[in-house]
Amino acid sequence: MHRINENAYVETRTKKKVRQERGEYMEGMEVSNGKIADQLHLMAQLLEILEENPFKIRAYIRAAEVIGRLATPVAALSPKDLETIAGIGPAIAEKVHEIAANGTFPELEEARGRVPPGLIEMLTLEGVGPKTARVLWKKLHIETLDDLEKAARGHRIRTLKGFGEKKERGFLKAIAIARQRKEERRMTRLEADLVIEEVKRVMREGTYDVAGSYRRGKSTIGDIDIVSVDTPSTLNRRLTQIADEVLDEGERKTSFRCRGSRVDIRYTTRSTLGTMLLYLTGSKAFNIRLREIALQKGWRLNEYGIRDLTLGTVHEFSREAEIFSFLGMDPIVPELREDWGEIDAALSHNLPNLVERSQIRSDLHVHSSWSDGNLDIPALAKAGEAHGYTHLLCTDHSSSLGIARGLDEPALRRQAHEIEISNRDSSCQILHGVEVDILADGTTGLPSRILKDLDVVIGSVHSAFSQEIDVMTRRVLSAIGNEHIDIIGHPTGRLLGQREAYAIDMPRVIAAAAEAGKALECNASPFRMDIDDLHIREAVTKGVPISIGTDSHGPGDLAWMDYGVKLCRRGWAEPGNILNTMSVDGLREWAS
DNA sequence: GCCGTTTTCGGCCCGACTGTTTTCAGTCG
Repeated sequence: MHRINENAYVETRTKKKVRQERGEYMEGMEVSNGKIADQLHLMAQLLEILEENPFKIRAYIRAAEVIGRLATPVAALSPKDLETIAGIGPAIAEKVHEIAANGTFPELEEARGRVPPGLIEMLTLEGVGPKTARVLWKKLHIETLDDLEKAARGHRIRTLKGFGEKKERGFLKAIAIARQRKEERRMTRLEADLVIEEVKRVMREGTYDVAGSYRRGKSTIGDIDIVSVDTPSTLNRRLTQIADEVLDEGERKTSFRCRGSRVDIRYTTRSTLGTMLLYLTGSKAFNIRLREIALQKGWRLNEYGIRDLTLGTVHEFSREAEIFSFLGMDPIVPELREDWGEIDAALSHNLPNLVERSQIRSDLHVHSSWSDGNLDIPALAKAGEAHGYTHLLCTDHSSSLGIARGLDEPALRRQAHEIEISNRDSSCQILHGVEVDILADGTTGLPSRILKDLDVVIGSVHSAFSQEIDVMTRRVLSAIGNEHIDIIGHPTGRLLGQREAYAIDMPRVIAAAAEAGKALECNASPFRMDIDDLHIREAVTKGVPISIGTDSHGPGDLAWMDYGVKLCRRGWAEPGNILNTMSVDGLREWAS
């Protein structure tokens, strides 16, 4: 497992900070998009239990999703501006405005008052939806997981119409699972790769495609979706060898747990592979939009083809590209399929020309054995050559970060000498950089007289993560204003599944970077994936260059470049937006 | 509750699997 070296910064957490992390509302604090999305989502759940109009519920869910992936904080927007966002109408705009001011809105509080709080937790149980939760509540007065457990053990569930022994056992099992896992954790891409490797062992080459969020290049993966053209009877038998547990099994679909994660296999034939792959790749919102477009033309799109509803004829598609063409749009690559504007762009033939892996000429954040990496400079150059790079940016830590064996001035001078020697006979040039700490007060961990002689400088936050949002933002802004810093490294500081991003105003950071002509890093380490797609898109829109770096500490880590490129493609980045597409000289000139 | 190059009213994606049923509701993706 890759080691993450972070400064063990001892901090006293104020109550305010803890509440902020929990996402609780506080007077005078700008409510985050995530918090607003959570409230809208909660409203949707309550309305489900209350048996409200399903389309109203969908409207709340859609609004929550849309707001969740906006970079700009919606709390600052007026209801009128909010209404310009697709999926948000006058009613929800008003509610968002209320959440921004009060942390909630009257309809939400009213709905909350009518539903026992424990019912929301019951909805998280596998196999328990709003209808089930409501019946249990109304008929048996079950309001919590404990109530449900007692009722199931006492065989009281089976007295209900439509419920039997299997449901009772199912509830008990779901409760056990829910109690065991602390929280539903998404996989890193590295973990997803391990699960996929395991599944591939029993699959035949050329008979499957990995779909889902993995194929879309997302920074974290919920479950693994695979399309297979093998026969269910033979493959299902082989899959049981690697399954921890089979969840359900059929002729068209099999779900199981492998290495603790859910894997869904869908079976299809080669002649309908295109529609199945399209369906299983998603996203859900993308599929819905595409099916609506088909419907407007009088066609029904599903995973088996497109049916003409008037003629009754069915068109089959072996390849995805044919479906897009049939619908009158340009082909949309998986990374863009989020209903994030790409469908309209495809219809009007305005899709971006996304950056491609083959255009990447360098890795712009690697560590060597001079600090906490495994490879020395010549080995690094060799590894760069193997990846087809013309150059690598070696950025070891500055000495202020004691834990990572940071470099001081004499060490940097010796390192420069070693790099010079290596560059004499290597096709992969090592650029001499540093990952300098942005200290708590916004100054750098190394003095200007050292930084000015380096090729490219990354400035990163490695300490005092719990600063207030305004302090942290100004801290990073002063680094952007530092003439010797070229790139802000892993700008939000998150460690996936371990540590939340620190409080930072990314739109302000992006605007400042645009103004100063500095780059933001897309850190491609699967443990970071920082900045994420929504901020890349915002940066691209504002003309801020993106620098992809694997933050590599060992030879295998350089392969993480793929993750970074996919993430940038999700952010609609074209080659001109990415520093890694530049030549050595071009990059030197940009940084000077 | 949202939305409109057929609509400002009347639509709103579509199918697989399970458990409970004798034809389907609920959940899930």
